[in-house]
Amino acid sequence: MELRRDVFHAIADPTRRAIIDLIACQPVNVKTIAKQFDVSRQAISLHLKILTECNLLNVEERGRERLYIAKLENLNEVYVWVKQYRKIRATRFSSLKSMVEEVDESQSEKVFKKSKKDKKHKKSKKKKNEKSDKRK
Amino acid sequence: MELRRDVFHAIADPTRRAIIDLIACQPVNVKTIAKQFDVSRQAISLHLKILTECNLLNVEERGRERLYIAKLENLNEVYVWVKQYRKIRATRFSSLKSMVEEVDESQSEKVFKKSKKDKKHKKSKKKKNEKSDKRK
DNA sequence: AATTTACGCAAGTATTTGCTTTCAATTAAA
DNA sequence: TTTAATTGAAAGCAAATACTTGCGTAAATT
Repeated sequence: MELRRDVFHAIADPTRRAIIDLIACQPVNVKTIAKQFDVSRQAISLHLKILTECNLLNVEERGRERLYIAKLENLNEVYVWVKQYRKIRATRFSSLKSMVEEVDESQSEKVFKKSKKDKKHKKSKKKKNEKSDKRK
Repeated sequence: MELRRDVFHAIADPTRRAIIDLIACQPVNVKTIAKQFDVSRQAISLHLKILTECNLLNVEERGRERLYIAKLENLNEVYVWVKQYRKIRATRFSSLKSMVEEVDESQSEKVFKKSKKDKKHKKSKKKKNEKSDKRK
């Protein structure tokens, strides 16, 4: 396993999504955020750190406070990934005509390329000693 | 911690996303999927199980094989959540006119309600013994 | 019938996660 | 200046995660 710290990971946690929901409208400081949840301020701080590392939040130091500001552009990665499958589903149940219409907008040709540049499932790390399935 | 097994969690793992990428176009059996990755067949099986539990895949038993079939309707939950912030961002930088136009389509009024029905941050579980922040 | 294939299940392991408590640092307020 | 408030950082912990190996079962192949 390796430390995953991408946007998909960031929004996987319901608390972090709730934090995003909270900050989305206006900047909030740590204490105000923590008050909304049942966990300790430190736990929230850690979530904020993760969200910041994933570039979903910006911090603005204001005296002894820290204002967290939503910066949700990076959610685009998620949007794009999910959206392509909306297209696929849509085309599956619609006419060929609409399929052709949508094809250029959806990045459906990327579907299989993706695996290559993804950090995980690193095809070369240990040269797959016997595929672990072949009876030796 | 509690077992999280929702769509957001399901797609948080890059291997699982790659599996979805793979199955999206046509049904595939376990072995064929496992061949694409560097991890063992059993590891893939576990991912498939998780994806199935999250209702993103269907299984079709075919003799000794198991065909996994994409059933990505549940990605809608993710789509909707992410999309609302696209709207918010969009409106932040656009004119009031376009904001008014988009408002009815985006479920922006749900932004703060969400926290209520979310499984995590259970405001009532142990009645927050002193908020853990108040110096005792 | 014997073997191979496709697969799930279970046990075991290392790492990560999400959390807590304790502490120290800085800023503001009395 | 003393005290309170806002915060991060560090240490520690239980549970979850992602993975492995080993085994059993049922279906196809020989």
